[in-house]
Amino acid sequence: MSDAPASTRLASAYEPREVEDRIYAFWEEGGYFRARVVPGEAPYSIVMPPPNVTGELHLGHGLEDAITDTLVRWHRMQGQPALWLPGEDHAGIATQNVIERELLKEGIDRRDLGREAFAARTWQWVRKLRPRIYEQHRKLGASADWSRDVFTLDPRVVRAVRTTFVNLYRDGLIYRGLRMINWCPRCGTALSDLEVDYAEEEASLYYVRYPVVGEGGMALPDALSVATVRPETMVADTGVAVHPEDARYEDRIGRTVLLPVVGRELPVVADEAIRPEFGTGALKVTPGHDPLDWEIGQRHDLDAIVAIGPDGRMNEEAGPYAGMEVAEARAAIVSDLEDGGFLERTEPYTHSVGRCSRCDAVIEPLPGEQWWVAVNKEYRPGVSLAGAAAAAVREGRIRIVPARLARTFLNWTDNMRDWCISRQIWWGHQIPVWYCACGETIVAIDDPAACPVCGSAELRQDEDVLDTWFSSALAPHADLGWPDDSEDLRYFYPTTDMQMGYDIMFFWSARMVMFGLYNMRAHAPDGDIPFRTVLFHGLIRDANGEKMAKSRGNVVDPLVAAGVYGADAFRFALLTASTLGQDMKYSEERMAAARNFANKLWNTARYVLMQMEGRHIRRPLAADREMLALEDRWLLSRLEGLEGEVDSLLTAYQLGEAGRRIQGFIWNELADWYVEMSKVRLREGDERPLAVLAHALDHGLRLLHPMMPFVTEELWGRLRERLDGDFAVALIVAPFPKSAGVWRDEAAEAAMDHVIEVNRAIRNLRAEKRVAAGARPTVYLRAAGQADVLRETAAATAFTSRVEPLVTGAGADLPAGEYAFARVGGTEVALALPEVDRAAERGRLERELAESEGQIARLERQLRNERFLERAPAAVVQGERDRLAQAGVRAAGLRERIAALGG
RNA sequence: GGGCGGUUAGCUCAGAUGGUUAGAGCGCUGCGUUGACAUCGCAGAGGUCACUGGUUCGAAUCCAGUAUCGCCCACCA
Repeated sequence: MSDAPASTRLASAYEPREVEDRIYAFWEEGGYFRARVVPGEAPYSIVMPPPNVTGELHLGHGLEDAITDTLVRWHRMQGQPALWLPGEDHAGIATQNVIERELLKEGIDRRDLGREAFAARTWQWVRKLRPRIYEQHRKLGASADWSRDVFTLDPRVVRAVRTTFVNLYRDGLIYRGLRMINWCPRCGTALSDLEVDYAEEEASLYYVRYPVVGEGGMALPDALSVATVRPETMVADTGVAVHPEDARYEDRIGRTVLLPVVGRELPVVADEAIRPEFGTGALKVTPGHDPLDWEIGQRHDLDAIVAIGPDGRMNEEAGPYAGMEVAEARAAIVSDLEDGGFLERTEPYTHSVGRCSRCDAVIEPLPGEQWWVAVNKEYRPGVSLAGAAAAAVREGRIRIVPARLARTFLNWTDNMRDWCISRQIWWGHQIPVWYCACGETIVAIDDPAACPVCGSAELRQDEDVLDTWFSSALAPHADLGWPDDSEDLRYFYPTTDMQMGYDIMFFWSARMVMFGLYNMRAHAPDGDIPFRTVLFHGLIRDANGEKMAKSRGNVVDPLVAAGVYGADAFRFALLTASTLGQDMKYSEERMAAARNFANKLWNTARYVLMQMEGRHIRRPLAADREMLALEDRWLLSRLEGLEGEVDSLLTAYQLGEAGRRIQGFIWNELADWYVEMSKVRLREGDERPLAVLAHALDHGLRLLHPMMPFVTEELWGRLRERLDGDFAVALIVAPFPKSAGVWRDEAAEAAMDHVIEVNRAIRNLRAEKRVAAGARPTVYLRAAGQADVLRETAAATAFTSRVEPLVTGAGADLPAGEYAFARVGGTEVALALPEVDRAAERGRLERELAESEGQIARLERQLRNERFLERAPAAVVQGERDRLAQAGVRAAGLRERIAALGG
C-alpha cells in the first residue's frame, strides 16, 4: 500500500472491499500481530474466548473481536508488546451433537461407527471449520497472533489438562462418587448444574391415596395422601415422609403404607425437609429420581430404585410400564390409579422443568457414579478453589467491569457446589484414569504401560471425557505453555484483560480464576491470577429484542453485515451501540450510520490529501502558535482535549464513549467547521491550514485506528508520504496520540465558540427569512467584546454562511432598511433583508424575549439564594452572574427592536 | 425466595467523579447539485429524563419507596 503513487486520487466513496483484504495482508506480511517478548517492557496480553468449532462465528464473536482488537491495537500503539492469543474450542457435547446430526443425515448412528471412527470423523470436521473461523476473524480485522493459535485438544493442552487433573486428584480435590446428577437422555451424559436450563411449565399435581397398613399387613380403610407431579416415578417409591412436627401425621410416623398399583409396603418417616403447607404435607419419597428425595433417602436409609433408564424409558423396575417413554408411563399410571380408586384429585400446576442447554431434552435427575471437583475443600489451610477465586475478586486483585457484576460473581463463588466434570460422550479430553483387573486405579499424566501393582498391561482407561469447561478453565496459563516454564508464560502471565459475555461468567471466568490460582499458586501473591481485569459485555439481540438463535432464524452473520457495510463500520457500530454489560439490539440503521461515518472520514481525508497534493507538509509547532489563525489554534486545542478524553475513556474501558467522541471531533469539528473555514484561506494562498489539516487528520486516524483499523490504515499510508517527520512504517504501530498539553487554548476555544454561534445565528435567520440560497446579503455584526475575533474570521463567515459581514462596535448605527436580528452573547447580528414581514418578525422577537425573561428570572432567583452564594464554588457563581448579565443585554436588545418595529 | 438491570426525543441508545438552555444516530419538516463527501450540507421541530418522597445552594445523575419490562441465582414434592 505504501507504494501507491502519490498522485493517485482517492475514489469519491470509501470501498471497503477494495481495501480490507489488501490491508490485512499488509499487516500480516509486516508481522505486526506477532507479539515479541521484550524484557523490561510491560506487556499487554489478552486471550480470545475460543469459539466453538461447531460452526461459523456469530454476532457475539464479532462484538468480541471488536472489543478485543480495539484494546490490543490501542496498547500496541502505545509501544507495548501486545499479545492477542487466539484459539478454538473443541466444545465436547456441542460438537458431538453436530457430528451426530451430520451422521444421521447419512443414516449412520454413532454407536455403529464406534469411538475411534467417530473421533476421526470429528477431526475431519475440525480441520474444515478452523480455517473458516480464521477467515472470519481476518475479515473483521482481528490482529490476533495466529502463530500462537491454540486448539483445546492440542497435545500441549492435553498435557496441561492431565497435569491439572492429576494434581487435583492427589490433593483430594477430584474424586469419584455416587451422587444425584443431571442426566440428559438425549445426549446420553451427565451434565453440570450450569448446563441445565430451568423454565416454568404447565403440568398437573396429582393427589394419590396410599392406604395405611394395619397390624398383620392388613390395609386399613385409612389412607395417607401425597401430592406429586411425577406419578410415573411411583414405581420407584421407597417411603413416604412427613414433617416431624406435623400434628396431622403424628400417629403415622413409623407405620407403613401400601404403594398403590405396585403393592410395595413403604415406611412413613419424619424429615425436617418436608414443607407441611405444600399439598397434603406428605411426600412420596423416590430417592432414585429426585435430588431432595435422594437426601431424605440417605438420612432414613431408604433404597434408591432407578426405574428410568439412561435412554429416558422406563426399565424393568417399572414392571408393566417397562419400555414406555416417561410421558406414556405417566398417562398409564394415572389411568391405573384412577381405575383403582387411588387418585383423589388433580389440579393444574406450574413448576419449573430442567432441560438440557444443548439439546432441550428434559433432564432426568438420576443417581450416578461421576467424577467431581471438590470446590470448597481446602488444599491449603483456609484456601479452597472457590474461596480463593472469591478472595481474588474481593481483594481487588481481579477487577470486574462493570463493577456491579462483582456481586453476581461473588454470589456464585460463595455458594458454589461440587462440579460434575465427567461426561459420557466421546469427543473431548478422556479422563486420565486407568483401571487394572487387579483392582488398581492409576491416575497419571502419561498413558501407563503397565499396572504398577500387578504388572499387567491390560489396563482399561476410564471411558468418560471431561467437561469442556475443564480445559477452558486453564486457558490463560495453559495457552501460554504451562505446565512448562515457557518464556511466554513467564512474560505474558498474568494476562492483562479478559473479555466475555456475562452469560458465561460462571461457566468460564469463575473457573479460570479457580484453576489459574491453583496451578499458578507458586507465583502468588501477584503472579497467580489469570487476568487482572475481566470485562463482561452484553448480548446482542435481534431488532425486536429477541435472543438470536439458529432455531428462531433470526441470526445475523457478521460477515454478511461486514460485507455490506465494511468491517470498520461493523466494528464501530457494535462498539458504540451500547455500554459494557448492557444488552443491545442489532440495528441495520446503526450499521449504515457507521458506514456513512467511514465514508465521511474518507472524504475528509480525500480533501486534505488533494490540498496537499505535490507538497511536503511540516506539522505545526507549538512554538509557532502565535503565527496561527484563531481556527487553527481552536482545532489543535480541541484535538488535544480529545486526546486526553480518549485516553481516560479507554483506560476506563469506555470504548463506546471514546468512539462517539472521536466521531464527534472528526465530523462536527474537523469536517463541518475547520475544513469549511480552510477553503477560503487556501484559495487565497494562505498555506497555514495545510499543516493543521494534516496534523488533525494524522491524529484523528491514529485515535480511530483501534476501532476502525482498515480505513484508517489505508488513509494514513497515503498521508504519511506527504508529511515530514519520523513516521512509523504503518499506522498499526504508530504511536497513539497522548495529550501533551501544549495546544490547550481556552481563549481560542471560547472565541471560536462565539464565531460558530454567530454563524449559526446568521444561517438561522437566512432560513427563517427564506433568503434565497444564492443571495449574499449584508450582515452587520455589532460586537461588544469579540469584534477582533469576528473580523479575523470574517472571510470564513462570508464563505460558509454566504453573506457580506461587516463587523462594527456595539454602538454603531445601522443604515436604514429592514433587518432580521439575533443576539449571540455580546454580539448583535443584523441581517439585511429586502423586506420584512413586520408582524411575523415581531412575533418571533416576542417569543425570544419571553424565553430570555424566563431565564433571567431563574438566574435572579438563583443569585438571590444566599445558600447558593455561600456554598457553590466561586466559578459557578461567577458563571451564573455572567449568564445573567448576557441575558439582560439580550433582553434589552430584543425590547429595543420590538419597539423599533412599532405597533 | 434472593440478587441485578432497563425505563431519557417518534425509534435505537449515550449521558465516567451531581453544576450552562439534557445529547447522538436514524426518522421527520424546510432549503440546498458552493468540485472532499447526496453514504452529503445548512436550518428546524420534537423530551414533566417512568412515578413519589428525600438529601443538596443545585439531581437524569445520590438515597428511600412505587410501578412496569427483562435477566440471573435457589433441591417451588
